[in-house]
Amino acid sequence: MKLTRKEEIVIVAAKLFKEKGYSAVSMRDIAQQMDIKAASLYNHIKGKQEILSSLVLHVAREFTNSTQTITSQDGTALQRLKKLIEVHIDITVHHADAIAALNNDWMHLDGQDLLDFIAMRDQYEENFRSIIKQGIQTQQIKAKEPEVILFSILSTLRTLYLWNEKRGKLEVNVLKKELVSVLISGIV
Amino acid sequence: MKLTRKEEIVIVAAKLFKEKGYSAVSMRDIAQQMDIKAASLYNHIKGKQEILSSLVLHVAREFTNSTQTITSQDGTALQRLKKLIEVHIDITVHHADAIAALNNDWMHLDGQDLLDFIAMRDQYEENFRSIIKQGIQTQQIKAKEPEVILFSILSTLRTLYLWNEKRGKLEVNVLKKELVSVLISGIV
DNA sequence: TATTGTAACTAACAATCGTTAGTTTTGTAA
DNA sequence: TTACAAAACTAACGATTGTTAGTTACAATA
Repeated sequence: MKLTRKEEIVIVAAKLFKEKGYSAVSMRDIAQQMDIKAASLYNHIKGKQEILSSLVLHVAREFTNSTQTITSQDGTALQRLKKLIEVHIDITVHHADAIAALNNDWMHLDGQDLLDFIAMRDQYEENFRSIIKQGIQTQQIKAKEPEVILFSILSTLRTLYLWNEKRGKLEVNVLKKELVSVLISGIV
Repeated sequence: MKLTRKEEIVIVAAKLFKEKGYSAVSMRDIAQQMDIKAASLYNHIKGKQEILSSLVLHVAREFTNSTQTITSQDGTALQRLKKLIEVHIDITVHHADAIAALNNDWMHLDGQDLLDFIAMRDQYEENFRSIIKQGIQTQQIKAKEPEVILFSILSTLRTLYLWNEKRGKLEVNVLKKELVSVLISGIV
């Protein structure tokens, strides 16, 4: 599948955003990386904001839809939690740069884009939370503070994009297996 | 203890950096938050870079020193790991805003400051890694991929500053106990 | 060959950036 | 009251920011 020029721009920008953050990357930086002039970018996009929102909202939608699907399916809490972790790894592997922007630059969205993002993120977290609470209720999960469990797992999954680069030869399926084990069963 | 004017500036800046990132915060933003004009800041600091490096290097030094101390002390791997987690929580509670800058804006350090930071971070991670490897060798810790364990624990600790705000009434000692349990023993 | 759409270009805009110079106000100690 | 240092001010600088207007190069299509 051939990429549109706009998609190329978004991909290039994502890589730069990941390295320096949205605010520190200028339109001229992005243009230079594509071997064109900054003004030429505007033949394909409305502005810098559109690059960010394309990037962030797209991957946010993927996360929210995935967790929504898993939450609505049958299964024990642990089965669902395992799926949640695996889906996170899949999305991370395929959209590492976009996830950097989602984590670090979402606050630079504006207007409706920002509201949409926050709504999706809240729903996504709520889905995650409900699965953990279900697990505690059915005693599949230890009766710890649910927020601590939620936070601990989410932190690891959200920062995965940083480590996935250095992962080197660690196969995706191995990573899934190891991470599921560490996050659920601990390390002792 | 009374704060110097410079310290006040750094504290105010840290809060702003946490919300929007270093690059998106202008000297005029910082000045406005202190009810003075931007030019007045320069009576107390050399420039924007100095604010960032004061902020980041100071807390980086705390982390590196703490892990260095723990690494050089006696104890089993698990005892040390527990201390590592507790120290992290203590530093986070006292320097939440600085940790945000350390996590997200360290790449905007320049020259020797950047080199110093990277050296400290590498040493800090190496200390962490050696404790985990020790644990695997003595079979206190499961023989999982060490990098996965390291990454999973570090992610959680590094992102703690984001959650600590919402922590609400969760007492520091309760947080320590729960987090040690979740990170080491898992959730099942 | 003529036409059209895509995608590049040059030039420039107003706004904002970090920073400097020089000056004035303010509080404290002699 | 005078002297001095700390900390504020105004005004402005050159550079960079996102963006717009108008124009040109080039390929595919009619």
